[in-house]
Amino acid sequence: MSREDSELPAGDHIFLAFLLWGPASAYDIKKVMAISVSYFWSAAHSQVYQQASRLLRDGYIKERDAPGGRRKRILSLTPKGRKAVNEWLRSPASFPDLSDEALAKLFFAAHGDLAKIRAMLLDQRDHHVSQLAEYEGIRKLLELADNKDVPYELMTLRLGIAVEQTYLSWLDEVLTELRG
Amino acid sequence: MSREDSELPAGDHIFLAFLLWGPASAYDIKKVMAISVSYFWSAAHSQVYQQASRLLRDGYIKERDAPGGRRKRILSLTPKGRKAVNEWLRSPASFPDLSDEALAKLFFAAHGDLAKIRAMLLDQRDHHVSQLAEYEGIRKLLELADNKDVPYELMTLRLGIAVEQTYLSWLDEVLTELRG
DNA sequence: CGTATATAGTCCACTCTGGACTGTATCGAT
DNA sequence: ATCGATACAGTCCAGAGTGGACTATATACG
Repeated sequence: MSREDSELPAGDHIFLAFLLWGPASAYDIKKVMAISVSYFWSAAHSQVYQQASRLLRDGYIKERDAPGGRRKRILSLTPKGRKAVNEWLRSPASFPDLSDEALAKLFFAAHGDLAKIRAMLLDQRDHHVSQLAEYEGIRKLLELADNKDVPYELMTLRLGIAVEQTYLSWLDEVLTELRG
Repeated sequence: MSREDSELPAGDHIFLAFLLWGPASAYDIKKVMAISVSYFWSAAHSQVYQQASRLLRDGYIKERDAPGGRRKRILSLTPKGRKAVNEWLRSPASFPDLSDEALAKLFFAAHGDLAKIRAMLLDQRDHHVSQLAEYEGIRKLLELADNKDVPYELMTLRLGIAVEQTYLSWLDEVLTELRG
Protein backbone atom coordinates (compact mmCIF):
# COMPACT_ATOMS: atom_id res chain seq x y z
CA MET A 1 0.00 0.00 0.00
CA SER A 2 1.17 3.49 -0.68
CA ARG A 3 0.99 6.39 1.70
CA GLU A 4 -1.10 8.75 -0.38
CA ASP A 5 -2.47 10.75 2.48
CA SER A 6 0.00 10.49 5.36
CA GLU A 7 2.82 13.01 5.59
CA LEU A 8 6.18 12.09 4.13
CA PRO A 9 9.14 11.81 6.50
CA ALA A 10 11.33 14.92 6.51
CA GLY A 11 14.12 12.98 4.80
CA ASP A 12 11.90 12.31 1.82
CA HIS A 13 11.24 16.01 1.42
CA ILE A 14 14.95 16.72 1.50
CA PHE A 15 15.46 14.03 -1.12
CA LEU A 16 12.84 15.67 -3.32
CA ALA A 17 14.37 19.11 -2.72
CA PHE A 18 17.65 17.99 -4.28
CA LEU A 19 15.72 17.14 -7.42
CA LEU A 20 14.70 20.82 -7.64
CA TRP A 21 18.28 21.31 -8.81
CA GLY A 22 17.58 18.99 -11.73
CA PRO A 23 17.32 15.26 -12.47
CA ALA A 24 19.79 13.00 -10.65
CA SER A 25 20.25 9.40 -9.60
CA ALA A 26 19.89 8.22 -6.00
CA TYR A 27 23.61 7.74 -6.00
CA ASP A 28 24.16 11.37 -7.03
CA ILE A 29 21.85 12.60 -4.30
CA LYS A 30 23.68 10.56 -1.72
CA LYS A 31 27.00 12.08 -2.79
CA VAL A 32 25.70 15.63 -2.89
CA MET A 33 24.13 15.22 0.54
CA ALA A 34 27.48 14.13 1.91
CA ILE A 35 29.14 17.38 0.87
CA SER A 36 26.29 19.77 1.53
CA VAL A 37 23.69 19.00 4.17
CA SER A 38 25.47 16.20 6.01
CA TYR A 39 26.28 18.53 8.89
CA PHE A 40 22.61 18.78 9.85
CA TRP A 41 21.08 15.85 8.00
CA SER A 42 22.37 12.39 7.36
CA ALA A 43 21.09 9.10 6.03
CA ALA A 44 22.66 5.70 5.57
CA HIS A 45 23.83 4.79 2.07
CA SER A 46 21.11 2.17 1.71
CA GLN A 47 18.39 4.52 2.89
CA VAL A 48 18.58 6.75 -0.17
CA TYR A 49 17.62 3.85 -2.45
CA GLN A 50 14.71 2.88 -0.23
CA GLN A 51 13.46 6.45 -0.34
CA ALA A 52 13.75 6.41 -4.13
CA SER A 53 11.62 3.24 -4.38
CA ARG A 54 8.93 4.60 -2.10
CA LEU A 55 8.79 7.99 -3.80
CA LEU A 56 8.62 6.26 -7.17
CA ARG A 57 5.90 3.88 -5.98
CA ASP A 58 3.86 6.79 -4.64
CA GLY A 59 4.29 8.97 -7.71
CA TYR A 60 6.45 11.78 -6.31
CA ILE A 61 9.25 11.10 -8.80
CA LYS A 62 9.67 9.37 -12.16
CA GLU A 63 12.70 7.59 -13.57
CA ARG A 64 14.38 7.01 -16.89
CA ASP A 65 17.50 5.02 -17.71
CA ALA A 66 20.73 6.83 -18.16
CA PRO A 67 22.29 6.99 -21.62
CA GLY A 68 25.34 4.74 -21.95
CA GLY A 69 25.87 1.15 -20.91
CA ARG A 70 25.96 1.85 -17.20
CA ARG A 71 22.91 1.00 -15.23
CA LYS A 72 21.93 4.27 -13.63
CA ARG A 73 18.43 5.39 -12.95
CA ILE A 74 17.91 9.10 -13.41
CA LEU A 75 15.16 10.48 -11.20
CA SER A 76 13.13 13.64 -11.59
CA LEU A 77 10.16 15.29 -9.91
CA THR A 78 6.59 14.73 -11.01
CA PRO A 79 4.09 17.58 -10.51
CA LYS A 80 2.96 15.80 -7.35
CA GLY A 81 6.56 15.71 -6.08
CA ARG A 82 7.17 19.35 -6.91
CA LYS A 83 3.99 20.31 -5.07
CA ALA A 84 5.07 18.29 -2.02
CA VAL A 85 8.47 20.03 -1.80
CA ASN A 86 6.96 23.46 -2.26
CA GLU A 87 4.47 22.90 0.51
CA TRP A 88 7.18 21.52 2.75
CA LEU A 89 9.33 24.62 2.17
CA ARG A 90 6.42 26.82 3.18
CA SER A 91 5.55 25.07 6.45
CA PRO A 92 7.06 25.12 9.96
CA ALA A 93 9.93 22.79 10.77
CA SER A 94 10.37 20.32 13.60
CA PHE A 95 13.02 21.17 16.16
CA PRO A 96 16.65 20.04 16.07
CA ASP A 97 17.65 16.76 17.55
CA LEU A 98 21.16 16.02 18.73
CA SER A 99 22.61 12.69 19.67
CA ASP A 100 26.00 12.65 21.25
CA GLU A 101 27.26 9.47 22.84
CA ALA A 102 30.32 11.27 24.22
CA LEU A 103 28.14 13.54 26.34
CA ALA A 104 26.35 10.48 27.68
CA LYS A 105 29.65 8.96 28.77
CA LEU A 106 30.72 12.21 30.40
CA PHE A 107 27.35 12.39 32.15
CA PHE A 108 28.07 9.03 33.78
CA ALA A 109 31.79 9.69 34.30
CA ALA A 110 31.46 9.27 38.07
CA HIS A 111 31.08 5.54 37.38
CA GLY A 112 33.94 5.39 34.92
CA ASP A 113 37.65 5.94 34.73
CA LEU A 114 38.69 9.57 34.47
CA ALA A 115 41.74 8.85 32.36
CA LYS A 116 39.61 6.99 29.85
CA ILE A 117 37.03 9.77 29.81
CA ARG A 118 39.76 12.32 29.10
CA ALA A 119 41.12 10.16 26.29
CA MET A 120 37.66 9.88 24.81
CA LEU A 121 37.18 13.64 24.94
CA LEU A 122 40.55 14.23 23.28
CA ASP A 123 39.43 11.93 20.50
CA GLN A 124 36.22 13.95 20.16
CA ARG A 125 38.29 17.12 20.11
CA ASP A 126 40.26 15.82 17.13
CA HIS A 127 37.02 15.14 15.34
CA HIS A 128 35.68 18.63 15.94
CA VAL A 129 38.97 20.20 14.84
CA SER A 130 38.79 18.36 11.56
CA GLN A 131 35.11 19.11 11.06
CA LEU A 132 35.81 22.79 11.64
CA ALA A 133 38.66 22.72 9.13
CA GLU A 134 36.43 21.04 6.58
CA TYR A 135 33.64 23.58 6.99
CA GLU A 136 36.08 26.48 6.81
CA GLY A 137 37.37 24.99 3.57
CA ILE A 138 33.90 24.79 2.09
CA ARG A 139 33.23 28.34 3.21
CA LYS A 140 36.30 29.55 1.30
CA LEU A 141 34.99 27.83 -1.81
CA LEU A 142 31.50 29.25 -1.43
CA GLU A 143 32.86 32.73 -0.90
CA LEU A 144 34.92 32.50 -4.07
CA ALA A 145 31.78 31.70 -6.03
CA ASP A 146 29.66 34.74 -6.73
CA ASN A 147 28.01 34.68 -3.33
CA LYS A 148 24.75 36.00 -4.67
CA ASP A 149 24.15 32.42 -5.74
CA VAL A 150 24.72 30.67 -2.44
CA PRO A 151 23.65 32.91 0.45
CA TYR A 152 21.54 30.23 2.13
CA GLU A 153 24.17 27.55 1.85
CA LEU A 154 26.59 29.98 3.47
CA MET A 155 24.14 30.72 6.28
CA THR A 156 23.72 27.08 7.24
CA LEU A 157 27.45 26.59 7.00
CA ARG A 158 28.02 29.49 9.38
CA LEU A 159 25.92 27.71 11.98
CA GLY A 160 27.98 24.56 11.46
CA ILE A 161 31.16 26.52 12.03
CA ALA A 162 29.78 28.30 15.08
CA VAL A 163 28.62 25.05 16.65
CA GLU A 164 32.01 23.42 16.10
CA GLN A 165 33.71 26.40 17.72
CA THR A 166 31.32 26.15 20.66
CA TYR A 167 32.13 22.47 21.06
CA LEU A 168 35.86 23.19 20.93
CA SER A 169 35.85 25.92 23.58
CA TRP A 170 33.68 23.77 25.78
CA LEU A 171 35.94 20.75 25.31
CA ASP A 172 39.00 22.82 26.18
CA GLU A 173 37.34 24.08 29.36
CA VAL A 174 36.19 20.64 30.39
CA LEU A 175 39.56 19.04 29.65
CA THR A 176 41.25 21.69 31.79
CA GLU A 177 38.86 21.01 34.66
CA LEU A 178 39.35 17.25 34.40
CA ARG A 179 43.13 17.64 34.44
CA GLY A 180 43.07 19.25 37.90
CA MET B 1 18.14 -15.44 18.84
CA SER B 2 19.96 -13.25 21.29
CA ARG B 3 22.84 -11.00 20.46
CA GLU B 4 25.43 -12.51 22.77
CA ASP B 5 28.45 -11.38 20.83
CA SER B 6 27.46 -8.34 18.78
CA GLU B 7 27.81 -4.89 20.29
CA LEU B 8 24.80 -3.34 21.93
CA PRO B 9 23.40 -0.14 20.45
CA ALA B 10 24.57 2.97 22.30
CA GLY B 11 21.07 3.55 23.63
CA ASP B 12 21.13 0.20 25.41
CA HIS B 13 24.32 1.19 27.19
CA ILE B 14 22.73 4.42 28.32
CA PHE B 15 19.74 2.46 29.57
CA LEU B 16 22.04 0.20 31.55
CA ALA B 17 23.96 3.20 32.87
CA PHE B 18 20.85 4.59 34.54
CA LEU B 19 20.59 1.32 36.44
CA LEU B 20 23.99 2.08 37.96
CA TRP B 21 22.03 4.58 40.08
CA GLY B 22 19.96 1.73 41.43
CA PRO B 23 17.01 -0.48 40.42
CA ALA B 24 14.26 1.22 38.44
CA SER B 25 11.42 0.42 36.08
CA ALA B 26 11.53 1.16 32.35
CA TYR B 27 8.99 3.86 33.04
CA ASP B 28 11.27 5.46 35.63
CA ILE B 29 14.19 5.41 33.23
CA LYS B 30 12.12 7.05 30.53
CA LYS B 31 11.14 9.86 32.91
CA VAL B 32 14.64 10.39 34.22
CA MET B 33 16.04 10.48 30.68
CA ALA B 34 13.55 13.20 29.81
CA ILE B 35 14.88 15.51 32.52
CA SER B 36 18.57 14.66 32.32
CA VAL B 37 20.07 13.44 29.06
CA SER B 38 17.28 14.39 26.68
CA TYR B 39 19.30 17.31 25.38
CA PHE B 40 21.85 14.99 23.78
CA TRP B 41 20.01 11.67 23.74
CA SER B 42 16.41 10.82 23.13
CA ALA B 43 14.28 7.76 22.56
CA ALA B 44 10.60 7.25 21.87
CA HIS B 45 8.44 6.21 24.81
CA SER B 46 7.87 2.76 23.36
CA GLN B 47 11.55 2.20 22.67
CA VAL B 48 12.46 2.03 26.35
CA TYR B 49 10.24 -1.02 26.85
CA GLN B 50 11.69 -2.75 23.81
CA GLN B 51 15.17 -2.16 25.16
CA ALA B 52 14.10 -3.61 28.49
CA SER B 53 12.79 -6.80 26.83
CA ARG B 54 15.94 -7.30 24.79
CA LEU B 55 18.27 -6.62 27.69
CA LEU B 56 16.25 -8.99 29.84
CA ARG B 57 16.24 -11.67 27.15
CA ASP B 58 20.01 -11.36 26.76
CA GLY B 59 20.77 -11.39 30.46
CA TYR B 60 22.02 -7.84 30.96
CA ILE B 61 19.30 -7.06 33.48
CA LYS B 62 16.95 -8.97 35.77
CA GLU B 63 13.48 -8.03 36.95
CA ARG B 64 11.30 -8.43 39.98
CA ASP B 65 7.75 -7.28 40.61
CA ALA B 66 7.21 -4.14 42.59
CA PRO B 67 5.68 -4.38 46.05
CA GLY B 68 2.07 -3.22 46.13
CA GLY B 69 -0.78 -3.96 43.80
CA ARG B 70 0.52 -1.94 40.87
CA ARG B 71 2.05 -3.80 38.04
CA LYS B 72 5.49 -2.37 37.81
CA ARG B 73 8.58 -4.29 36.85
CA ILE B 74 11.66 -3.22 38.72
CA LEU B 75 14.85 -3.76 36.74
CA SER B 76 18.40 -4.11 37.95
CA LEU B 77 21.79 -4.94 36.48
CA THR B 78 23.18 -8.44 36.34
CA PRO B 79 26.97 -8.88 36.56
CA LYS B 80 26.96 -9.18 32.76
CA GLY B 81 25.08 -5.89 32.48
CA ARG B 82 27.39 -4.14 34.92
CA LYS B 83 30.39 -5.37 32.97
CA ALA B 84 28.89 -4.10 29.71
CA VAL B 85 28.33 -0.57 31.08
CA ASN B 86 31.76 -0.41 32.59
CA GLU B 87 33.41 -1.40 29.35
CA TRP B 88 31.27 1.07 27.46
CA LEU B 89 32.31 3.89 29.82
CA ARG B 90 35.96 3.04 29.19
CA SER B 91 35.84 3.01 25.40
CA PRO B 92 35.82 5.74 22.73
CA ALA B 93 32.53 7.28 21.69
CA SER B 94 31.00 7.77 18.27
CA PHE B 95 30.72 11.32 17.04
CA PRO B 96 27.74 13.61 17.49
CA ASP B 97 24.93 13.57 15.02
CA LEU B 98 22.62 16.51 14.51
CA SER B 99 19.40 16.58 12.58
CA ASP B 100 17.78 19.90 11.97
CA GLU B 101 14.96 20.15 9.49
CA ALA B 102 14.91 23.94 9.79
CA LEU B 103 18.45 24.18 8.43
CA ALA B 104 17.41 21.99 5.52
CA LYS B 105 14.58 24.36 4.68
CA LEU B 106 16.88 27.36 4.92
CA PHE B 107 19.38 25.55 2.71
CA PHE B 108 16.73 25.32 -0.02
CA ALA B 109 15.24 28.75 0.68
CA ALA B 110 15.98 29.95 -2.85
CA HIS B 111 13.13 27.67 -3.99
CA GLY B 112 10.78 28.79 -1.23
CA ASP B 113 9.01 31.85 0.04
CA LEU B 114 11.18 34.19 2.10
CA ALA B 115 8.35 35.34 4.33
CA LYS B 116 7.54 31.73 5.22
CA ILE B 117 11.18 30.95 5.85
CA ARG B 118 11.43 33.92 8.22
CA ALA B 119 8.29 32.80 10.04
CA MET B 120 9.73 29.33 10.40
CA LEU B 121 12.98 30.70 11.81
CA LEU B 122 11.09 32.86 14.30
CA ASP B 123 9.28 29.75 15.45
CA GLN B 124 12.63 28.01 15.87
CA ARG B 125 13.91 31.01 17.79
CA ASP B 126 11.05 30.68 20.29
CA HIS B 127 11.95 27.07 20.77
CA HIS B 128 15.62 27.84 21.45
CA VAL B 129 14.70 30.62 23.87
CA SER B 130 12.57 28.25 25.88
CA GLN B 131 15.16 25.46 25.77
CA LEU B 132 17.77 27.90 27.04
CA ALA B 133 15.50 29.02 29.86
CA GLU B 134 14.86 25.43 30.82
CA TYR B 135 18.55 24.54 30.92
CA GLU B 136 19.37 27.66 32.92
CA GLY B 137 16.70 26.62 35.38
CA ILE B 138 18.20 23.16 35.76
CA ARG B 139 21.62 24.71 36.19
CA LYS B 140 20.35 26.82 39.08
CA LEU B 141 19.02 23.67 40.73
CA LEU B 142 22.22 21.73 40.21
CA GLU B 143 24.28 24.59 41.57
CA LEU B 144 22.17 24.70 44.72
CA ALA B 145 22.90 21.04 45.32
CA ASP B 146 26.33 20.40 46.75
CA ASN B 147 28.06 20.59 43.39
CA LYS B 148 30.66 18.04 44.35
CA ASP B 149 27.96 15.52 43.58
CA VAL B 150 27.04 16.61 40.10
CA PRO B 151 30.09 18.01 38.31
CA TYR B 152 29.60 15.90 35.19
CA GLU B 153 25.91 16.65 34.87
CA LEU B 154 26.80 20.34 35.08
CA MET B 155 29.44 19.97 32.38
CA THR B 156 27.07 18.42 29.88
CA LEU B 157 24.47 21.03 30.75
CA ARG B 158 26.97 23.81 30.08
CA LEU B 159 27.39 22.51 26.55
CA GLY B 160 23.64 22.47 26.11
CA ILE B 161 23.46 26.09 27.23
CA ALA B 162 26.37 27.13 25.02
CA VAL B 163 24.86 25.46 21.97
CA GLU B 164 21.50 27.14 22.54
CA GLN B 165 23.24 30.51 22.83
CA THR B 166 25.11 29.81 19.61
CA TYR B 167 21.86 28.99 17.85
CA LEU B 168 20.25 32.17 19.15
CA SER B 169 23.02 34.53 18.03
CA TRP B 170 23.11 32.82 14.67
CA LEU B 171 19.32 33.05 14.29
CA ASP B 172 19.39 36.75 15.15
CA GLU B 173 22.08 37.39 12.56
CA VAL B 174 20.29 35.41 9.89
CA LEU B 175 16.93 37.01 10.62
CA THR B 176 18.53 40.44 10.31
CA GLU B 177 20.05 39.51 6.97
CA LEU B 178 16.76 38.12 5.69
CA ARG B 179 14.89 41.25 6.71
CA GLY B 180 16.99 43.42 4.38
C1' DC C 1 47.34 -6.81 -18.41
C1' DG C 2 46.06 -7.13 -13.80
C1' DT C 3 44.31 -4.81 -9.99
C1' DA C 4 42.76 -1.16 -7.23
C1' DT C 5 39.35 2.28 -6.83
C1' DA C 6 35.04 4.61 -8.03
C1' DT C 7 30.44 3.96 -9.66
C1' DA C 8 25.72 2.18 -8.89
C1' DG C 9 23.02 -0.43 -6.67
C1' DT C 10 20.54 -4.67 -3.79
C1' DC C 11 19.39 -7.23 0.31
C1' DC C 12 18.60 -8.24 4.98
C1' DA C 13 18.16 -8.56 10.04
C1' DC C 14 17.62 -5.70 13.21
C1' DT C 15 16.47 -1.25 15.64
C1' DC C 16 13.74 2.84 16.27
C1' DT C 17 9.61 5.83 15.72
C1' DG C 18 5.03 7.56 16.55
C1' DG C 19 0.62 6.70 17.52
C1' DA C 20 -3.24 4.01 19.08
C1' DC C 21 -4.53 1.32 22.66
C1' DT C 22 -5.32 -0.96 27.63
C1' DG C 23 -5.82 -0.71 32.27
C1' DT C 24 -4.86 0.92 37.33
C1' DA C 25 -4.18 4.44 40.90
C1' DT C 26 -4.87 8.96 42.83
C1' DC C 27 -6.75 13.43 43.63
C1' DG C 28 -9.98 17.26 43.54
C1' DA C 29 -14.66 18.73 43.18
C1' DT C 30 -19.34 17.88 43.62
C1' DA D 1 -19.00 8.53 48.20
C1' DT D 2 -18.33 8.78 43.57
C1' DC D 3 -17.40 10.93 39.15
C1' DG D 4 -14.06 12.53 35.98
C1' DA D 5 -9.43 14.06 35.00
C1' DT D 6 -4.84 13.19 35.25
C1' DA D 7 -0.65 10.48 36.24
C1' DC D 8 1.20 5.94 36.13
C1' DA D 9 2.77 1.67 33.64
C1' DG D 10 2.80 -0.70 29.92
C1' DT D 11 1.64 -3.25 25.03
C1' DC D 12 1.31 -3.50 20.09
C1' DC D 13 2.19 -2.53 15.41
C1' DA D 14 3.18 -0.74 10.69
C1' DG D 15 6.37 1.61 8.73
C1' DA D 16 11.01 4.01 8.53
C1' DG D 17 15.95 3.93 9.24
C1' DT D 18 20.65 1.61 10.12
C1' DG D 19 24.86 -0.83 9.08
C1' DG D 20 27.04 -4.15 6.87
C1' DA D 21 27.61 -7.73 3.43
C1' DC D 22 27.07 -8.41 -1.16
C1' DT D 23 27.04 -7.92 -6.67
C1' DA D 24 28.70 -6.04 -10.77
C1' DT D 25 30.59 -2.78 -14.23
C1' DA D 26 33.83 1.03 -15.53
C1' DT D 27 38.00 3.65 -15.34
C1' DA D 28 42.69 4.85 -13.91
C1' DC D 29 47.41 3.43 -13.07
C1' DG D 30 51.58 1.23 -13.00
